[in-house]
Amino acid sequence: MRIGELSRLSGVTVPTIKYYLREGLLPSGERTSPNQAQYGEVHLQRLKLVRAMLDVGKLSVTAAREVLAAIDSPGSALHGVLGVAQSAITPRVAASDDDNWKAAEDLVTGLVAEKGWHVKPTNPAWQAVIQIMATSRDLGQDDLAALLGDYADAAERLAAAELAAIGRRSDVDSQVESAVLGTVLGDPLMAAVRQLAREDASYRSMVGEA
Amino acid sequence: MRIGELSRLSGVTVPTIKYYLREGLLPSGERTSPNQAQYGEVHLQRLKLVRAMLDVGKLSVTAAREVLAAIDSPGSALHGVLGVAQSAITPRVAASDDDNWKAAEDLVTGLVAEKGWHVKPTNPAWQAVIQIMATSRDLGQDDLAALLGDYADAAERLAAAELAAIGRRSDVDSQVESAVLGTVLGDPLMAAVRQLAREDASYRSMVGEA
DNA sequence: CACGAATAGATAGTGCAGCTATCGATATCA
DNA sequence: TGATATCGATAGCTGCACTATCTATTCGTG
Repeated sequence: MRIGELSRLSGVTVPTIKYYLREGLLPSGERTSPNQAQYGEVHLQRLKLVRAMLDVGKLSVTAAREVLAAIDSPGSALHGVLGVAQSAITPRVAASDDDNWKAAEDLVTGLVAEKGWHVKPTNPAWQAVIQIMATSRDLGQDDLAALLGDYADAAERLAAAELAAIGRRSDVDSQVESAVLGTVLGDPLMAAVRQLAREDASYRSMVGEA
Repeated sequence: MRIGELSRLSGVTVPTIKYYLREGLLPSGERTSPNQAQYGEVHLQRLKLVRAMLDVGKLSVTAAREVLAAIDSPGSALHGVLGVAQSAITPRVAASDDDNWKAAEDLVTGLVAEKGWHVKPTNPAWQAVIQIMATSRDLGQDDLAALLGDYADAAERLAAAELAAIGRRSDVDSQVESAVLGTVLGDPLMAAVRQLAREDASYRSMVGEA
């Protein structure tokens, strides 16, 4: 198919598709002449994936490019791709050195030790958790600290369930794509489901109090 | 204190503080003359809260303003404020009407019914979940659908724990602030903790396979 | 009480991200 | 054969979150 049909089928405008081509989010089609190219099912799928990452996953174009590169890298072993995908979607946060930060650091280190998690110190999520705990403490709200264990339990269970689901897929390529999608779509899904659960919990407590 | 000290104590530049004043994220100080105002502890706390919402919670200025308005509204009952805060942080997503969307809609409706959740159909999180399920289906990945129940369980447990923590606070104002912070900081926290858990799970499965 | 630094409020400008518009040289198709 | 589509390049647009500058005050220290 030509770019126009790709646009129709995907709902993405032609200029935007061109933009994605320039940005390396989409491989160029097969050349049939200097200014004609053919696109196939692969391109349509990839385009949908790109839109999912940008729209639903809220990734930046740069982060999406990194994730795609990881997916496409030749010897894409599951563990490695996951690491790259996770790095790409975690915003980097600079460490601080005030007391609050140090206390938060200890808190998180303690959690990981307690859970027996095997996590490399280079994982940017580490700093992200610390930042959030330090912020909550700075705001005089140590409630989050008390809940950290609950968050960890929930995360642990989910990770296990996800990995089990991925393991049920046969070929490695499919596993990789599934894992990446779980990583990219998982966060917004959790956020949205949490809101439903919270509304219910809040409702229950209100009724219970009455 | 004057605006300069507020800036020093908070680490936010004076022009940015002025911007927040203009945008209604920060109440103006007490006038002492036409071009002088005094700020207090309240302003410092509010400023920290604003930075937390923007930096850590990734809220837009508009969303932050809505959340603050809800906090400040006179008869701010917990349930109501939570609803507003949640609405403010959930990106609106337009419904579609293709088959994928309808299937996803049924899936989510089924989940909520099964869990017995009491959720208003106006909750934007509803559409958000549907969009994600429809997207995942469109990409040929129904793994997420299989995991939806696990997400819901995790969300339910967390919501209960959070509400219990909030209930332990004495005054209503403190409860409201705690709840809002849990809502705003909870999502990024969950996302980051999930990444730690995933790295551990991924590592375990790799070692187990060896 | 003089004078340099700070402040309020207003208006305009900056930088970045993610597109969008236009153009000229081809290519396709009714 | 002429209307429409495509390619690649370059420039422009929009929204957001600031940031800079300016004027008329006011503070605060010598």
